[in-house]
Amino acid sequence: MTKQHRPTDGELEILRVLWREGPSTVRDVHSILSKAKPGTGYTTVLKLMQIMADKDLVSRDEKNKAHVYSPRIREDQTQKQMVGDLLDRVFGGSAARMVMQALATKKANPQELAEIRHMLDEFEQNGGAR
Amino acid sequence: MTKQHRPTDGELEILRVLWREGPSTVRDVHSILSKAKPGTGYTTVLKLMQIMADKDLVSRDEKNKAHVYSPRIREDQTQKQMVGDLLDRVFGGSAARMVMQALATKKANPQELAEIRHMLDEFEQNGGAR
DNA sequence: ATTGACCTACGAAGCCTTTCGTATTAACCT
DNA sequence: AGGTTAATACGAAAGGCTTCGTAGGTCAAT
Repeated sequence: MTKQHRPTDGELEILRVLWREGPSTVRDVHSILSKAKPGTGYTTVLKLMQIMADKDLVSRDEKNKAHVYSPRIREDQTQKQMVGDLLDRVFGGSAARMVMQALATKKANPQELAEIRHMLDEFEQNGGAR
Repeated sequence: MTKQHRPTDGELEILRVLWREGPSTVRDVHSILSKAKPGTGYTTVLKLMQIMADKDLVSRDEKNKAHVYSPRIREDQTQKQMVGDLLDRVFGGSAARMVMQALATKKANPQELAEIRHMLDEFEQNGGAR
């Protein structure tokens, strides 16, 4: 298994649609993306998705005229990968520092803070274990 | 003020050296980087740093023959920017989810967990306030 | 059958990043 | 001064990402 590259910005936008919407055609993806970013060209999205198929980021079903694309990598796995990457590249591996900046940026609401606290509890319970 | 782009991978490596070591010459930076990544070419680093000066990512003092480069953006500010960026691009803005993946990736040690918990306390004290 | 709508395939351009070779300039030493 | 060392400047190539125009195929309805 070859070590996966980070998906590019464009690829990530498409993956996010596929993760949220499930298997989709190029037209599906394009119409969603062009809502957020008007002016997005159809063939641009098409080409990108073709390339992603080449890279095995997505699979496609060619049974119908309009091919149906599905993500081949999982969202949580990708998130983990990208977070780990950022952790190394800009925080020298310090998760604490990263969390701090994340909270400073987003000023998470109390509910989110509670969620995080809850996660910490779980991590401390079984977590230290390797 | 024009909205800053994300620094590239190469630029980030250099910035990290400058943040840690303070104002440095190309030779300084090169000798440190080539320790971690043998085979790194001297002129490669030079060129990169020249480009960074063009982009105002760094400033340089040309008084001496070997120019001395200093970072022009701050580490914490860059960290905040990049974390916010990742938050939007891959976590749809959910800090809680991002923190979770960060902890899952790194299995932070108990000491770090305690630090994070402490930060949460502070955030809840003054932080929730809009 | 012809048209029109919609789809994929393909190639190419433009831009950015990284890398490196070569040329030039400056400093130092004897 | 001449030669060596070490620095910068510059150009260019290679590769990746994004964008888009154009060509060609398929299907259905007229």
